[in-house]
Amino acid sequence: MRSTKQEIKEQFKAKELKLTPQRCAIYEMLTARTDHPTAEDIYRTVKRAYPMISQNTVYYTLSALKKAGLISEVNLGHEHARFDANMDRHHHLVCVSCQEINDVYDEALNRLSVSAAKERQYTILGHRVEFFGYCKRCRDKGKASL
Amino acid sequence: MRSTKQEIKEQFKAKELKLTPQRCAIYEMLTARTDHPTAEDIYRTVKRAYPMISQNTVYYTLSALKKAGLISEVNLGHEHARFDANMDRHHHLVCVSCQEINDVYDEALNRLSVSAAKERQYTILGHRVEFFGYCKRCRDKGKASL
DNA sequence: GAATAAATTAGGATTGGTTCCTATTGTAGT
DNA sequence: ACTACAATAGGAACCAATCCTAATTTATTC
Repeated sequence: MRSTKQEIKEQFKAKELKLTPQRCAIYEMLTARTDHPTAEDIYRTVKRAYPMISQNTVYYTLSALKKAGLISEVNLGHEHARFDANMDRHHHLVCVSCQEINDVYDEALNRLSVSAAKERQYTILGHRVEFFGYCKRCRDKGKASL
Repeated sequence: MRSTKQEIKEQFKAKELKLTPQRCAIYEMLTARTDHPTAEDIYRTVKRAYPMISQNTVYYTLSALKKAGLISEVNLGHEHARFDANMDRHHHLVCVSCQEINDVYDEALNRLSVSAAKERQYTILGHRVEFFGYCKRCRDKGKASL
């Protein structure tokens, strides 16, 4: 669900982030996608609208947005870090073949806990669940090649 | 639980891995630790016994051991990949401050499933659960500095 | 226990994502 | 408009991981 310019302006204001065209473009693009792009993907996409933008700006902006809690960095064993503007509580389902990421919403998964013993050793802040397997496309492709 | 030289020899034989002193040292060291070292950690440690060993050998060996299913690569948002010779089913608990990794054994966590809808789209192979929080040491340190 | 074929190793070169540095530009508040 | 300060562009630097090659070493066969 893509954020509007006005929504972005308000969110940035609330987080005391200066509003620049580059930032706006990066965040707007991230809110419009659900595929968890890499920094490089983001750079290439935003470059179409802002040809002079530098990779540095992309990295700096992603870092600022992350610190502000507007986006999250996702690390699921992919080669490069991926970014997600969906801050609703969710988990992930990753294709081990094409690396596609699918979001998983499930209240039961949000309520997991570790053993009492571990709870005493750690102050638990949260948890993540990552399912992995073959997406429909890759599964079918596999069958075809047998 | 450190593997003995004899055990390693048998395991390598079973997996059709050639047994070399460097490999043996790398795998033996990994089985003796539970802290999920990085490739660099492994390199520095094994270098003490084999000063001429190259980083390349470490990476090549880790890759071979991983392919053979004797170790696993763990990616929990740390800066670098980490390696684990503990192939028993388990999950992880990570300190967000010092990055320490703690193993979690819990049958209930092994039985999670995604929704029926997702099951139709994906062929699920497995899942991982990662808890994060502050370990006892970092929690106490935090209190001290307040 | 040598000979052979194939895999492993060491070392150096290379890659490529990410970070660092700095002058310039742009933003928000006064 | 003016000011203080943060963001940007561009390039240089960094460094874990990969690639390349020749020399060794391993496991197997005779």
